[in-house]
Amino acid sequence: MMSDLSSKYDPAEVEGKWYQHWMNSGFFKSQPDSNKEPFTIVIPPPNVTGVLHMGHMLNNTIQDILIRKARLDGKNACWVPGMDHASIATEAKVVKRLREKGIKKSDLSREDFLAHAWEWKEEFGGVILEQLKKLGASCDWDRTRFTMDEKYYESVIDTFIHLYEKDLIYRGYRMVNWDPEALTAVSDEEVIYTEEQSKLYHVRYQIEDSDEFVTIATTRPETILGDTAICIHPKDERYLHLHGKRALVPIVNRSIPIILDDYVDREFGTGCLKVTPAHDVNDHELGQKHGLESIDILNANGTLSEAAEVLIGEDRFDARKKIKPMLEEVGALIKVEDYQNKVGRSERTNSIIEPRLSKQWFVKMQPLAEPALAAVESGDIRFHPNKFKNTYRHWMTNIKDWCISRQLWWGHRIPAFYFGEGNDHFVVAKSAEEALKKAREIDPSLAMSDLRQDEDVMDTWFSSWLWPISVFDGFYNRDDLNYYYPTSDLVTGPDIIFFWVARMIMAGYEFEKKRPFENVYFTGIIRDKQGRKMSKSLGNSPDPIELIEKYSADGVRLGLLMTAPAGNDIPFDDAICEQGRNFANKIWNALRLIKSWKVEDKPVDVVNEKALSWLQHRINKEQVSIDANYSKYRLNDVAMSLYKLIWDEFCSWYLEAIKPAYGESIDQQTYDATIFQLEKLMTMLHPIMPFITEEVWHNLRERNNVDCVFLAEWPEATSYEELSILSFGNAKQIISEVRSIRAQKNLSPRETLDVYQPGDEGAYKDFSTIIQKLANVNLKNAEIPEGPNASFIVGTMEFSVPLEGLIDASAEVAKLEEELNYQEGFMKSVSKKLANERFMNNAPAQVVDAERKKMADAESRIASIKEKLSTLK
RNA sequence: GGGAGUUUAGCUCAGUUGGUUCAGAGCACCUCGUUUACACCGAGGGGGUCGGGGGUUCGAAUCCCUCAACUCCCACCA
Repeated sequence: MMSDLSSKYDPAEVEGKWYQHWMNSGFFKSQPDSNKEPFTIVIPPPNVTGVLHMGHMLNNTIQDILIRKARLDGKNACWVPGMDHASIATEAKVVKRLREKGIKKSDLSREDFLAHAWEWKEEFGGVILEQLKKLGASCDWDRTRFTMDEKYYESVIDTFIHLYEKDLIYRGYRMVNWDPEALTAVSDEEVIYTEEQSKLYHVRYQIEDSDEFVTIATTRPETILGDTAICIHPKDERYLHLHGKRALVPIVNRSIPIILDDYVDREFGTGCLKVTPAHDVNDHELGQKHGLESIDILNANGTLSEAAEVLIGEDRFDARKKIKPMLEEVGALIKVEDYQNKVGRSERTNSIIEPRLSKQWFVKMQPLAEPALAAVESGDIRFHPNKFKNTYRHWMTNIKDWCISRQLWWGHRIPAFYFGEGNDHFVVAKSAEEALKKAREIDPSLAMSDLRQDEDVMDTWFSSWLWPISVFDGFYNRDDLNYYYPTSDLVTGPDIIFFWVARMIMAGYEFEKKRPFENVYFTGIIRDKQGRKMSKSLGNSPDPIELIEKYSADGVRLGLLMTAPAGNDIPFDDAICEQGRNFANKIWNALRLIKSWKVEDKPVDVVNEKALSWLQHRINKEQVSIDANYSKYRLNDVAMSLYKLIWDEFCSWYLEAIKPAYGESIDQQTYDATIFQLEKLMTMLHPIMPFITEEVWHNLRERNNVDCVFLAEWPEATSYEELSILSFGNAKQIISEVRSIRAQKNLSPRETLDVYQPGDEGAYKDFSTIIQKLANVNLKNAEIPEGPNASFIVGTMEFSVPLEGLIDASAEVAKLEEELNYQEGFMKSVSKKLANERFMNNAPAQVVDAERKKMADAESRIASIKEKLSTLK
C-alpha cells in the first residue's frame, strides 16, 4: 500500500493534472441559474502587455480563494477573467517595436498602425492569463474579455455619448498634464510627484526706462522666454514702487507688466514671481485673472518653439543648460542655488510632465461622485480594511474633472465628428452615418466627406470603469447582467483606488443605478526583504513561475497568504513559500500514514474513541472561528487556523494517538472516521491549497471523475463541547511535562514511567489512556510514594514521577522554590485585589468570583508545593 | 502644508466592549533525537518593562493627553 506513495510529495505533476481535469470537466464554467445564489468576481484586468508579477500572484490567489470558497458554499461562482488594452503602455510598446524594425509611427496611417497593434496583441497579449492557470486560478475562461472586444468597444462609445448628452462630458481648453514623450495628455492620477534635486536660478529683469532691476527666482529659467508678467505681493513694500512699471525679459527684451497679486509668497525666493501663463498651472490662473498674454514656447515634444525666439528646436532640458551662459552674458544671472522640489513625472513613460494648454475632453465628476461617495459612507459598499474609506472620502470630496482624451491611436476613439472650419463645430454620434444625420440638422449642405472624426482615443480607465458591467455585455444583453450584477467581491491594490475602484463605483451608479460590487478587498503591496517595492529596474522581483516550480503553486499560495493581512504590505521572502511547501508535504505524509494501516473489523479501541471524539469537537470549534474570519476577510487567519489544525491537532496529536503499534491493526470504524475527518479538513483547506487537497481527496478512497473536493460541500459548523477540548488540553500538558522530564533526565522514550497523581482526576480522566500511550507512562491515581521523584503541576493537580537515583534533590528543591515563589506572588496580588474595597464594590461579580477561584487554586497549589518541599528536605 | 495609519519577541503579525500571572501565534533561534508517515521531521527550550513620558481607574497592551519615529494619501508654493 505504502509503496505507491512516495515519501516526498511531488507537486509538479499533480498540479498540472488536476488543473487540466477541472478544466476539461468544465468545473470553472458558470451559467445563470435562478435556483442558485450567484457569487461573482471580475478580475482586475491585467494590462495586455503585462507579465505576471508577485502582486498578481497575491491578488489572484485571494480571488481564487474567495471563488472556491463560494463554490464550496454551494453558490454559483463566476470569476470573469480578461485583459485591459492599456492604451498608453501598449501603444508605447508597439511604437518601440516598430522603431526596432525601422518603422516610424508618423509614417503610418492610423489603420496601419492599429493593424500592427492588433498583431502585437495577438502575439504577446494574454501571456499573463496563461500564467495564472499555473497558480490554479479557477476563472471561467470562456468568459475572457478584452476591453477592446467589439461589444465592449461599443459600450465605451455608448457611455461616452450618454454622458455627453447628459452634459457630463465637455470639451475644454485647459491646462493639462502633458507627456512630451508619449505626446499625449494624461490625467492628474497619472502624474507621480517625487522630490528631486534641482537648482533655483535667481535672475534679474531690468525695469524699463530705468537702471533698476528686479530679481526673481525660478527652477525653470528656460520658461523666461514665455514670461508675460512679473508679479509682486500687494503689501510688499520692497517692491511696491514698481507697480505699474514694466520690466524687460532678459535675452529677448520683451516688455512685460508688473502686476500685484496676493498669490505671491513674500517669503519665498526674492518675493518676486515671474508669470508664464502657458507653462504653469498657477501662472495660467494669474494670467486669466489679470488678462495676460500667454506665450507657448514649447512644442508638443518638449522642444522650444518659434515663440521662444531663441534656442528654437532645443529640448527643454538642453535649453535650460544653454540658457544659463546666455543669462550670464547679459548680466541677468545673479546666482544659482541647490534646491529640492517636487517634480511630476508620467506614470507610464517617466518623463517630466509639462503643464500645457490644450483642448481636451473632460468628464464632470461632481455629479457622479455624489452617489459613489454615499455608497461607501453608508456601507452599501464595504472596504476591507476599512481604513481606505478615509482615503476614498478625501478624494471624492475634492474631486476634479477628469481629462479623458489621449492623443493616441490604440484605444476607443472619441465619437466626435467635426465639420466646417476649425474644430469648434462638431456632433457626437455612434457612427459616421449618424453623425452626418445630426450634422445635417445644423447644416443640411454637409456631406460625409465634410466630417472628420476626432483623432484622439479615451483614457484607458474610461473603459475599465465599465468592467463589472461590460464583461457581461450588460448594455446589450441583460441575461447575464441581471444575474451576476452587482458582483460580490473586488480584490485589488490600494494604488488604484482612484484610477479604478472609485470610478467603477461611479459608473455602477450612473449606468446601472446599483453598486458594482459589495466588498472591496485591498491587498497589500509586495515588497522585498528590505522593504523596497518590487520593480523591474531593481531586479528584486522573483519570477513567479520559477517560484511555483520550486515551491509548488499550493506552497506559494499559502506562503503569500500567511503573512498578508488585508491592506498590509508584505515583505516577501522565498522562505515563506517554503513553509507552504513543507505543509503540503506534511499533509501528504499524513495520507501515507493512514493508507499504510492494516484495517480490521474489531471493537473500537478506547483510546481511538476518545481521540476521535475530541478531534471532532476540536475541528468544530476551529470551524466557528474560520467561518467568522472568512466573513471578516481575515484570510491570513483562516490559513493559520487550518495550518495549526492540520499540523498540530490532526497530525501531531490525533494521528499519534490513534496510530497502531508496529504490526498492529486499526479498527475499521476509527479508520473510516479518520478518513472522513481528513476529508473534512481537505475541504476546508481546498480554497487555499487546491491541488494537494484534490490529490489527497482522491487518494483517500476510490472516487469517480466528478467526485472532486472542488465540488465538495463546505462542512457545516456544529456545536462542540468545550469541556472535552479543555480536558484534552490538560492531557496535552501532562504529556508535555512528562516528555520534558524525560528530556532533562535523559530518559529513553521507550522506558515506561510511573506517574502518581493523588486526588481528583476529573480534569483529564477521559484522556488518561491517551496520556499513557503518548507519554508512555502508567498513570496512578494514588498518593505519591516516598522517595526521590520529579514533579509538576497541571491546573490544581500534582503529578509525580518516582525516579530512583536520578533526582538531584537540591535542584528539585530549587525548582520547587521558584515555583513556590511564583505562586505566592500570584496569591499576594490576588489577595490584594480581594482586600481592596473599591475593587470589591466596583468590579462585576463574575470578575470577583474568578479572583476568588484563582485564590483558592493558588492556595491549594502552594500547599502541595510546601508539602513536597518538606519531604525533600 | 493638510489628512490618515502604524509602533507588542530577531521577523511578520494577533490581542474583540479596560478584568485570570495575559503578554500570545507562526517563522527564525538554541538543545536533543538515524522511534518503521514526514529531517520539507519529531521532542524539549530560551526570548518582549506592549515606542517614550504623564494621566484616568480598584485594575491599562487596551481609554485620555503629550512627545518621538516610521508609512501612505492628498495639496499650485515659483
